[in-house]
Amino acid sequence: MSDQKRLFLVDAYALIFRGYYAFIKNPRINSKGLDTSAIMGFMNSLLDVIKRERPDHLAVCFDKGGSESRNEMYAEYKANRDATPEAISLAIPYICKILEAMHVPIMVKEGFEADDVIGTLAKKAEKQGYKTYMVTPDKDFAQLVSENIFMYRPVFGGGYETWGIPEVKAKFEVDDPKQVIDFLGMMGDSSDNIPGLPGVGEKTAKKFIAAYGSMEGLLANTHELKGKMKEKVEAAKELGLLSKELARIMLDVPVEFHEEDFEMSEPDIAGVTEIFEDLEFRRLKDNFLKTFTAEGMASNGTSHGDKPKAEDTASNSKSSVSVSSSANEGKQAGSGQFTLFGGDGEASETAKSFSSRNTINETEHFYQTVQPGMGTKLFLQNLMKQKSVCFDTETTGLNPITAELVGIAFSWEATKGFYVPFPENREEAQSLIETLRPFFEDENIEKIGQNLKYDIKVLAKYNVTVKGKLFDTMLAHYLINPDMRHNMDVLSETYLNYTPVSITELIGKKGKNQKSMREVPIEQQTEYAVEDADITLQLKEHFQNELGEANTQTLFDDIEIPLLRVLADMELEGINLDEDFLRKLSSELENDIKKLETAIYESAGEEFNIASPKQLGDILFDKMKLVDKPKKTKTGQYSTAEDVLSYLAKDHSIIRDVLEYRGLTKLKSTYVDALPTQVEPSTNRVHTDYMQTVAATGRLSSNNPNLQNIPIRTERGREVRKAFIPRDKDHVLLAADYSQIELRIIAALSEEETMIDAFKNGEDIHASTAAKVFGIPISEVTREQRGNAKTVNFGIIYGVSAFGLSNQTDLSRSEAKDLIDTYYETYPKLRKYMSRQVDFARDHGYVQTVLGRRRYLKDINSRNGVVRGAAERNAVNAPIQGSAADIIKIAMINIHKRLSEENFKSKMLLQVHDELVFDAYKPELDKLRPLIKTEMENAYKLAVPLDVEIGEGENWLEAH
DNA sequence: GCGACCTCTTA
DNA sequence: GTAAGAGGTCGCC
Repeated sequence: MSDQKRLFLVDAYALIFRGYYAFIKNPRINSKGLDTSAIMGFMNSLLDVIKRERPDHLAVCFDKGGSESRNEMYAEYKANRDATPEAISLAIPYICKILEAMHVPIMVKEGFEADDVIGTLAKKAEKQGYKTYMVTPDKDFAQLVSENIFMYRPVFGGGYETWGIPEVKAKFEVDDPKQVIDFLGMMGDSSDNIPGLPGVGEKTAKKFIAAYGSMEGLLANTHELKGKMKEKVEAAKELGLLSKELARIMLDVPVEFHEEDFEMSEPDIAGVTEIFEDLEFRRLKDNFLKTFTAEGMASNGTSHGDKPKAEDTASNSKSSVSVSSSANEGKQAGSGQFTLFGGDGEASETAKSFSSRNTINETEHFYQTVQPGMGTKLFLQNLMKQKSVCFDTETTGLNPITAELVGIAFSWEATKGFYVPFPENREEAQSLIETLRPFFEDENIEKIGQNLKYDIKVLAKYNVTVKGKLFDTMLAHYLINPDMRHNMDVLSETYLNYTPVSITELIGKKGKNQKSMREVPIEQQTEYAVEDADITLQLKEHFQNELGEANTQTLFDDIEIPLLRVLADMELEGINLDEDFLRKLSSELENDIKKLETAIYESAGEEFNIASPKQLGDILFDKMKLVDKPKKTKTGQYSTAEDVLSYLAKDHSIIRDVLEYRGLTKLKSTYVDALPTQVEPSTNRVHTDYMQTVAATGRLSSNNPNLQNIPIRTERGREVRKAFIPRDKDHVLLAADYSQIELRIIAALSEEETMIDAFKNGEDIHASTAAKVFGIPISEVTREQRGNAKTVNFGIIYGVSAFGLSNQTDLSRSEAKDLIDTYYETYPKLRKYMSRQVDFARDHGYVQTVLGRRRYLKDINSRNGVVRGAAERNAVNAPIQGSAADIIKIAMINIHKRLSEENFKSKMLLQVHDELVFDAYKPELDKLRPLIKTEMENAYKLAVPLDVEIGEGENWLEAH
């Protein structure tokens, strides 16, 4: 062990960005609406470094004002960086406050980048006999690595790696870390906007370094290069030298290294705690306290070695086989390393974790594999005594219709649980499930699970009905926090600070070599499956109380949970598809597409990929120059979007052909050819999967395949609907649509009598609107007037702007504005309602539907007008769209109940937001029609009557 | 092979 | 202007 002094220099912005983007899909928003992702990400990293390394000298380095010298060299330097996200700029003051309270030295030098400050300090410290660790993910720092200067680099997925000279040599294929400057200069860096040599990427740069050693070496020998590369490099010599200088980290920043300035001292525990509490960082606060408690500090005795630990991997589970899979009491991280936490025995740091979460390896647990025969009988006796049990099925795949049971995990007490493995033989499996049937069909035992719809469908295929009260943690969380994601891993990490065993550890990444759960050893199945059931059980405890707080208990009990069973039935039912019809349609489309292709190539004078917006844009606007100033997308390509092209269609036949080509290829690939591949062979039907927890407003979504976006608007697209047909000749397809449900809702909620009366009188609402807005009798309303009124009516629901309206109609911007103004004068209460929603959102941070389903709008008070505007439109739209979703959900539950209780043969098949589709048994039609109409129209009582239109036919198109 | 981007389909 | 899912291309690993 060496006594050499160690200095850690932290690259603040790089870690802040990294932390922010780590949470980008699931940003941390606290109750005040502050996005704390960047703060949390950075603090996690910093605490992690402190805990791992216990540095005695440390500083956090920030940029200020950018690099004056680099900007002088190259005006474009870092020019194409996106503006710093608001969450990051807001985070900086908090981070500085925390660092001050922690008594962590902060280094800033106006006019210099953190890179240069770190580089200069590292070199100066080296002279004073320090080993320096540059804490940063940024590979540019590799150029500074020496015998005493290292990179300490966080790796994705957790842990750190240390780059010394050998690592840098290997990574960059250089002889000396200094050559990294040449390497970066050659290949360039788009995020720093270092141009680099044209046409030179990583591969070529490595080749050049190997051959010439440096940028100068290369430029002096360009005569040895060949072809295009020679031309390009020779033409860019100056750019090359400039790029190299831009890539070079400066070592002459006017800063001094006085070691006493960098000493770690005792943090102001109370001060830091207060800030963390203010930010609502409960776990981070605990983590911080544990890191700086006397025990934590005292037990730090090691690791002043040459190199910090890097890439520690937690040892694999080593559970004992047979009955008891494991009671794993060892605290892996402590053994042989330094112990970080006090001896309370609860949490101990896992060496693998980047964010200090617990895993199965250091958590005491009792997961048992249930043995066949007697073991199962004893287990069942125990099981039947419980009031509430969490279960989780393990299967051979994700499709519940074809999936076979591999095992079922059960848990009714935290950290404990059982796993019943299933035999591969179907008959034996069926006989085992018969043994368990009394449990699943017991009305008095509550069943808990994560995404129970899946388990219910799997068991249904074994002819087992899951009865009794249900608690689905995924649905619970959807109501509690609709904007987050709801998969179990996320929930576990967020609420239990626990990272579950990843399924890919067991069966591999999806694709080529993915195994089936069946091939995983039983001991591992047990650990994985029971852990899931255990976690789900613990999550339930957590969410149970929160449901009450959010006033969403009723939505949960009366809507989402009952709906889960309805959806399971609809999905299992599937819908019949006329594959022959689609095959014919496909070949017709194929012919027409070929013809258009030929015509387009002819007009363009060359063949190209019409489906590539990039190629198409170049042909239309660069080659053919159809427009003087083509519109561009945000990535700088020419936009070839529909609205842009249709504007040009009247003047150019090629545009008309392209638009038609697009329409037809889309139709063919997305629907006509794709749908037949989604027919399930075992049922000969198409089974969509409804997602109950993805839409922020409370709507369902549909996928694999998506049956909620089957074409209807265009004549050719509509044909696809003819492929959806009844079960057999004794059935017809029946479609029931809510008419104008969203407009009725806004009329009712705003109490706008004029509009309410129009609905009550059964008027054509768009014509009625036109009559009132234009001040004419309803009989004199023209098609165009009605069309414009219709557009405004819809626009209101989405939060209109004059700009949007004029884009959608033939109206100019000012005409559109006039129309909107008159509209609001006609319906004054509508406008009041809208501002009431926005005000409510500002005060409460959320809006809600008629049933109290909330949507949180964190940007409603943003200082950024664009962002705030979007939140305001959400505030208006979410209650309307969401209330419509609530209402049809009620109707679905009630219809499903009656169909089953009254023994109908007819089945509900699909939901398309305001429409339900049924396989209607012909002899039942006379009873079915009024049943559906009544249940839908009376699902929820509004001040406006709901109206449902019903149609029937030999296919989905005819049913409309 | 994966993800970002663009385009297009629905309510 | 709201809410979704999906397919193709293209660049990146």
